[in-house]
Amino acid sequence: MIVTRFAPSPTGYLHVGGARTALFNWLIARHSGGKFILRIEDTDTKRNTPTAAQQVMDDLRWLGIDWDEGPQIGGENGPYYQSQRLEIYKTYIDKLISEGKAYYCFDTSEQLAQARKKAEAEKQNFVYRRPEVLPTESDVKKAISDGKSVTIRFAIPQDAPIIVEDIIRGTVTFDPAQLSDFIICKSDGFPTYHFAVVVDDELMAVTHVCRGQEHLMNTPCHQALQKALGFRIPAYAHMSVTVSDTGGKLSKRERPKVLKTAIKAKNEIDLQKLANAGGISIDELNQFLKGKIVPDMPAIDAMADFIEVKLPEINVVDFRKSGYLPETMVNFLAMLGWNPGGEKEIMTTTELIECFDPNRLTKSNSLFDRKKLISFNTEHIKTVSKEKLLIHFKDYLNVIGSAVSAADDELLSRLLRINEGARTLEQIEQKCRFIFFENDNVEYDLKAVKKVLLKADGLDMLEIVGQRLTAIEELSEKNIENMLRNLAEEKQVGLGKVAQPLRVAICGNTVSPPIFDSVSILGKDNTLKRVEFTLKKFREQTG
RNA sequence: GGCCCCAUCGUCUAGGUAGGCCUAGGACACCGGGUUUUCAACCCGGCAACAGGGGUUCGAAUCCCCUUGGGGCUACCA
Repeated sequence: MIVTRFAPSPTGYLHVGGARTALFNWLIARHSGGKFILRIEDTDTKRNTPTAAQQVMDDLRWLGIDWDEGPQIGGENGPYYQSQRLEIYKTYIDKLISEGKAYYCFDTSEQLAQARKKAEAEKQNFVYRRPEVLPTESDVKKAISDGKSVTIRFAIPQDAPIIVEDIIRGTVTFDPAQLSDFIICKSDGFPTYHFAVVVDDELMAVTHVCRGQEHLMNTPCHQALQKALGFRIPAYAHMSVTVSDTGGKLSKRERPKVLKTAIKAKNEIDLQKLANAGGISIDELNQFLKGKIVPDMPAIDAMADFIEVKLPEINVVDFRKSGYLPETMVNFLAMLGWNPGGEKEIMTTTELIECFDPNRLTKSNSLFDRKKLISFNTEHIKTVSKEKLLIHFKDYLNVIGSAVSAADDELLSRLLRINEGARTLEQIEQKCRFIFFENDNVEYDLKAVKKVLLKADGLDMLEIVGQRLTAIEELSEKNIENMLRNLAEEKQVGLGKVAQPLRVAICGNTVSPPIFDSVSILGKDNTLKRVEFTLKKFREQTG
């Protein structure tokens, strides 16, 4: 049976790159009817955040990536938090020590830094090699009592080249002389990633490891360890990296970077208010602007909202908040560095599972193209079932805290129907907000008002439209349409000339769902009140 | 610096493992036109690539070498 896993370290939100890794592993497992495991690699006590694991799992669930073993559901190979597996690692480390395959070290970080500097000066790669005489038990006891920090390193066998058979890259050969005796146990007693990953993949019977290309250089180290421990060597696939269309690696640092530039570009900005909005001190804000510190994501998001800047989406949750469908994300991420071979690229998750084949993974890096993502989203909004779309829309409204969430399912479904062709859920929400405005508190877009109402005879036309509307008994779409079309014909103008003033009057904007639906949804009372209010407000202004 | 990976339209890619079917296909973006009550959506058309240089071969996008360019790693992070 094929067993894959996704092993995030809980340091923050799930990043799209991480989601892609999870997805490929999940697809490999689901395609073959195998097993997909979720494991939390929390061996770095300094960088872990308490809520991150939960957030990562929420994001995976949103994407529809479920796991057969792992946190929240358990399994026969638990626990699934590495911090709860310390005794297991210790057993294997002791074994390596007793067999002379690993050894204690007492180097200080200063000593190591110096050695690296020396290597650099000699234009050499820094390689840590075991000393001639290995420390004894009593050396260790003495070091501990002296308060020295003690680490354990694995002695990389130097006898033969290490050959990695990679599904994507083919055969890659490494010279062990280039490989350091890496640390397997840190001075705080926690294993390093390199050690924990090898032990857990063996114990959890993982057969296929699909991970980022950045791990390719680690693989010979892992294989040497597997050999020393008598473990199997799983199949490896080192995927290409996803790079950003804003330049450089697609990284979580992008959002703060964009925000910083945006703040600096706005000269008239109240820094104190901005800091308040982000829930940070003015001091922290200044430090941030100087590039000294980076506030946490909620603060970054809040400040971006405050100055009305749209930050590039990086984390899965960012895309969720921008109105993308999980189906879109799964489809798009799958097509980054993989394709089914034909000309089809819009695919459902089920279709993806059916034809997924890791042998078709691409070797070269790919750029994350947001324009293409939007077009995928447009396609998926068009093709998902009405029921699913409604669920996604409700989730979206909920996640962003929209006033539109006050609508019932029937209205929501209607809003989705009349917004056919929308590119994102965000777009739909923005076009429908007007329904929930107070009649005397419509948010007018000044450009729209100027162009449609104040120019030509916009207000006069609106007045006539208002009168005709009053005269209609029942504001059905059909009645509204007939009235507007007749009026346009009567006045010898296009429909736009009569419809646009009405549109701006009821939603403050030139962009809304089709006007007949918009009016009928608003209802006669609200519509007439808004028309009246608009006439009054802008008649006064123009004198 | 060292080690490793990669290289087809602006972007994602098909084709490369069995060299001729490739005057290199699709999608997104872009440009032009159409449709239209706004924004979208939709329809039609167009632009656009085998990084460079050497080989091998009757024949190379496809195989080999070099150059150049990009990326990764080089932590008591994962």
